[in-house]
This record gives sequence, structure tokens and C-alpha cells, in this order.
Amino acid sequence: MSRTPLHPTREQIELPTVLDCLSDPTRLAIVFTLAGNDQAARELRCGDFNAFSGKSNLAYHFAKLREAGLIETRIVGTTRYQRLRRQDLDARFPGLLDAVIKSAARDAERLQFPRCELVAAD
Amino acid sequence: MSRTPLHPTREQIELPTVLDCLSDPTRLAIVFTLAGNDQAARELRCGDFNAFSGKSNLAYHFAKLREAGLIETRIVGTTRYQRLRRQDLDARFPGLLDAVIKSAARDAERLQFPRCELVAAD
DNA sequence: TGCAATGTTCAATATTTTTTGAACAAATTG
DNA sequence: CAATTTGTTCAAAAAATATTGAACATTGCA
Repeated sequence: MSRTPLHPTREQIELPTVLDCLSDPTRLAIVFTLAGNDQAARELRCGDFNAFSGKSNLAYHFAKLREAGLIETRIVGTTRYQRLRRQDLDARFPGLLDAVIKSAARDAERLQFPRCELVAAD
Repeated sequence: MSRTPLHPTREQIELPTVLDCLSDPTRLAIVFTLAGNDQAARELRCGDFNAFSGKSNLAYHFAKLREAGLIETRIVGTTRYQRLRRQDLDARFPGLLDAVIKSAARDAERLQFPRCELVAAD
């Protein structure tokens, strides 16, 4: 599935772009899930998010998150593992991600995030 | 100019809506300016933002900010004063606004906010 | 090798947002 | 009262985003 995609460097991450990513409910749910505020892992595969939306729509949102610098994609065989670029984000925008994640957690009820359904691992 | 417009209550303020407001460069500039990170006042009139965009476009953005719960509009005669609803935002999303404002301040160079041109007061 | 699984990419839609300008409204001032 | 100032509202146009499904690519497996 092609080569490992392009990620912006830490310095290239832009505030408005990051906020835009987080303002979309689907992407916020993805980021929240990757942040592991549930009991979830730190690294998840695309397929784990199938409850969130259709495959191709997810690919679109993952691309946006990746290009914005929010997540890093690691390719292993035929699956892609995503993880939050927490260190980079914290360095670039101190306190921002924490505030967003905590607020999202407090509002979990009203935000109604889909439940991440772990795909059986190999 | 009609009656004082509707503002959501503190509890009605939604995280994705707030993030969406902040992700737009014009609105982020407005919020940043109202936050007074320059030497600016806490309450500003629409006209003070004329450098940011056209009048009707500003009215659009102010409405978005107001309906999202980011600003409060106070009508005095023919002018409208806007102020950040900092207390409500801090209560609802602790640390969020601070993180955004601070990050914006650090990135001031690259964000290139327009300079708020104070309109002569009465 | 051929089939299944995982995701991407592309093109077409659909939807939402932003921007503009003209017309309007309310208050203030001469 | 007429003119000016401040800013809104409306409708139209422009632009950006999101969503879908079909086709494709890569890897893993029987």
C-alpha cells in the first residue's frame, strides 16, 4: 500500500490547522480514542475505527489528521497503525491537547463518541 | 439595531463548536485581540476590527462567535461592544482558552494577525 | 498462484462555510 | 427632521469540506 506517507515536522504544525482537525466530531473522536482516555491502547489500526464512519471516509480523516501533524502512521504489512503525536503537540502548543482531551472526557456524555471496536490482532 | 442578541448559557457551550470558531483565522484573530494579549482593552467595538475584514463579513464572524458562546455582545446606542466570555469558557473547558491564546501569542509571527485599530471613542 | 483482508485513491455529490454587496434599521447629531 | 454613523440582514456567489461507492494496490495466506 505505497510507502509510508508524509508527516509534517514538529515545527510545521500549525495552530489553526490543529484546531480545525479537532473541531470535527469524527476526528475529535479519533484523537480522543488515540489519547487512550478509555482503557484503549496508544496505537490503533484504521480498522479499529470502523464504527466511526465508512472506510474511505476514515481514510480521508486520517489523512487530514496526519497532514495536520496530529497523528503518525506506521505501516506494518497490510495494516496501518496510528498514534497521537503527543510530544510534538505538547511541545508546539503546551497544554492544548490536554485541555481538549479533558474537556472531551468531561463532556463524553454529550459528545457521544463511538466506541472503538478493537479488531482481533494477529 | 434590534434587541440584544441571544447568547447561549454557559452550559450550552459545546466543545466542537468552540474549536471550530477558533480554527478560523479571522475569528482566532478576533478572540486573540479580545483576550488583550497586546495592550488592548477587554471590550472592543465591531468597528475596531475593520482591518480584519469587511463589515458584513465581520458581522457574520461575530455572530458565529456569539452563538458559539465565545463572546458577549453589549449594545450601547449605535455601537456594539464585544468581550470574551473568559469565565464561562474557563469553567466549561479549563485551560483550553489559555493554551490557545498562549500558542497564538508564541506563533504571532506566523499567524500574522491584523492590528486592531482603535476607533476614536466618543 | 489465487483469494481474502486492509486501506487507499479517485471522481462525483452533497453539504457547509465563507465572502460580497446592496438594502435596511436604529440611534445620534446638526 | 434629514443626514450620518454603526452595524445587521438578506440573497447570491464562491470556496472549502465531507461523504460515498467503485476501482485499485499491497500484503498475507491457503
